[in-house]
Amino acid sequence: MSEYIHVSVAWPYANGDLHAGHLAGCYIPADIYARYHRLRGHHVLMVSGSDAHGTPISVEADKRGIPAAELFTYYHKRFLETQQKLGISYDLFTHTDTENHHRIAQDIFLLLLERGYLYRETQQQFYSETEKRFLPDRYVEGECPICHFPDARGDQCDNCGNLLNALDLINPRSKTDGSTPVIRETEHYFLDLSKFISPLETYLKDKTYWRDQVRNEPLSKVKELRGRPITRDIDWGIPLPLDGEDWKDKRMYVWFEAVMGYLTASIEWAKNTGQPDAWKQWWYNPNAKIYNFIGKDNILFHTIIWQAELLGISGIYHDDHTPINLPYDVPANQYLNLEGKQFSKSRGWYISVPDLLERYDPDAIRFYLTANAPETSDADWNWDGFVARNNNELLAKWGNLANRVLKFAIKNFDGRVPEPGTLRPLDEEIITKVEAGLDTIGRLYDAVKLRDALQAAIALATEVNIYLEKAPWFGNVIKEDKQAAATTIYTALRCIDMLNRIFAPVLPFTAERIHAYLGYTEPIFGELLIREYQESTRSHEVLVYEDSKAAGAWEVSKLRVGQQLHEPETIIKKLPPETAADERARMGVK
RNA sequence: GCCGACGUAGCUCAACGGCAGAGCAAGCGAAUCAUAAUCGCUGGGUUACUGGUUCAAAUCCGGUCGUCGGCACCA
Repeated sequence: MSEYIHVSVAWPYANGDLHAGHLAGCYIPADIYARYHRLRGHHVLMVSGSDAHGTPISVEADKRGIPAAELFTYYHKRFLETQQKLGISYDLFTHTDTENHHRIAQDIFLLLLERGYLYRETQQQFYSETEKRFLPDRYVEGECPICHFPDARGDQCDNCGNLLNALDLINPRSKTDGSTPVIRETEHYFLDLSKFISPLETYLKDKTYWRDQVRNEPLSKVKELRGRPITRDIDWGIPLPLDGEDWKDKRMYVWFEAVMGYLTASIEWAKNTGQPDAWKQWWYNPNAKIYNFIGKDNILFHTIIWQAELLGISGIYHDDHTPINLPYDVPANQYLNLEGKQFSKSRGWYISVPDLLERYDPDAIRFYLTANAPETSDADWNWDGFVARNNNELLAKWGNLANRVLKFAIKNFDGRVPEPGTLRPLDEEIITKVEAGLDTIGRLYDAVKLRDALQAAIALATEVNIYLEKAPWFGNVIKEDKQAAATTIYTALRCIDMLNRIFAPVLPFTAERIHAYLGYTEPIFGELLIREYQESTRSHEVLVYEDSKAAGAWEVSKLRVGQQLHEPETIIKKLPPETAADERARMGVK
């Protein structure tokens, strides 16, 4: 039965390049999950996009002296190119500064208002009289009220590490021009989360299959929920759909609108592909499953706040009383460290993905980050590990297996899949084992145990290597009993064909090549394209997955006797031993 | 500061009340189809430290040390 699987991936802030931590946290796992389900023949809708708004973007833009929109456009484009190269197979990777996202976010705001989930409250905020604007906390500096460090930021003191209330700073000053801000009252809208406590508790208690860390955190917070402001006095963001001078200069708070992207991007995808109601197959179909792939810093937003918003807007753009779907699972990953220390952009301790892609194949990166994924606890990227995994596992166990059998077959059987004799017990045994792997490893993928799935796939490749130790083929056999060798090679090729499908979600580029070497003419997967879509006043570039030619399936090998094979190019590149030392030197480590 | 998670073989990780496991690395051996890639065997752990509960603790409880996250204008 064909299932509807929605793969929603955290929206990256477009204020800097993606780094290896982002990939390990959500982009690679989400892609593996989507590709696996596509092979299974399920209806997959995978969406994400650049987060255009938010203080981090304004801060970075101010630092560079450019408008926020310009900074955002630059990094959005880089996200498209980087993820295309990595093969993150989004049906749509868009952004939050589209007319579509703005309009739906405003509709959602109005619907929540109409249903009584929003209220207004006055807050005290720093205001700069010289700049004539309210200052976000991190734009205010002053003396720390706790340790008396003179240059504490309004949100946190860099000296003592305490989180601060900006209004407590001693001698506050604006970071931009040094002027002294004044305290002013300002009115904002709040989302009344307390109204959702009971349904959220019911929802969370039901999710016994979630990862422990993901479920426990919201369960411990859900009872204390209260209102949270959803508007700010800033100029970069989505305007409020309200009349009146009071609201003209305010924008939606980024946390409130960014998560809506999962829904708005689904709707945009439907529109772009000429089937405007198709998104409802994932959002209003009770049997559809929505998976949110995120990093652990995002857990509360994707287990409580987004759910509250969805509960509040149930029925939007839909006529009957079917409730809108809440996420089925939120397989959040923990963090990836770098050589034992936390990634830190400001200290230069990070690996940017565009940089990584200049020197390494996407599948080498995908393999390492999956074999070593932070699924249950924080994991570590270290260069020795990267080289070792690539050379000793990916290349030695899998790449070499495909290579040795293909080369032997081409040399000795006229470049074609040989006709086997009657299969012997050991041939039957290995084929049965690999076929069973489709099922058992499939279940691991399905349960989002991707690290375990990959480990099991490697173990299965080793089984085929063991088979090749026992079965007759090389040496005297090929000279004296070609029929026996043909049976072995035929069997091994079938196993490789299936293993290739099993590895394909993790290693899409390698899989595509091996698939072609095995003589298949149609690709396993579709391809990623950058497209431009025009709305009424502006256009935007997106990444889309075009799969009309994709023919790969999660199935028993259909290799035909006589099928034309092709001489393999280097399947996996061996990384030279100095790689790790070179990379550490590059990072400034002795 | 408050709340939470984690600390297991050289490395990366599993076991989550019942004899502490895997992969890689290391040592030895076999094989030669293959990118010197494969296969077999072997060695390797007072489960951070410390009290306690239990017939039995890596696992449950308390404390100490260390790492990390959340604490609502930094998702």
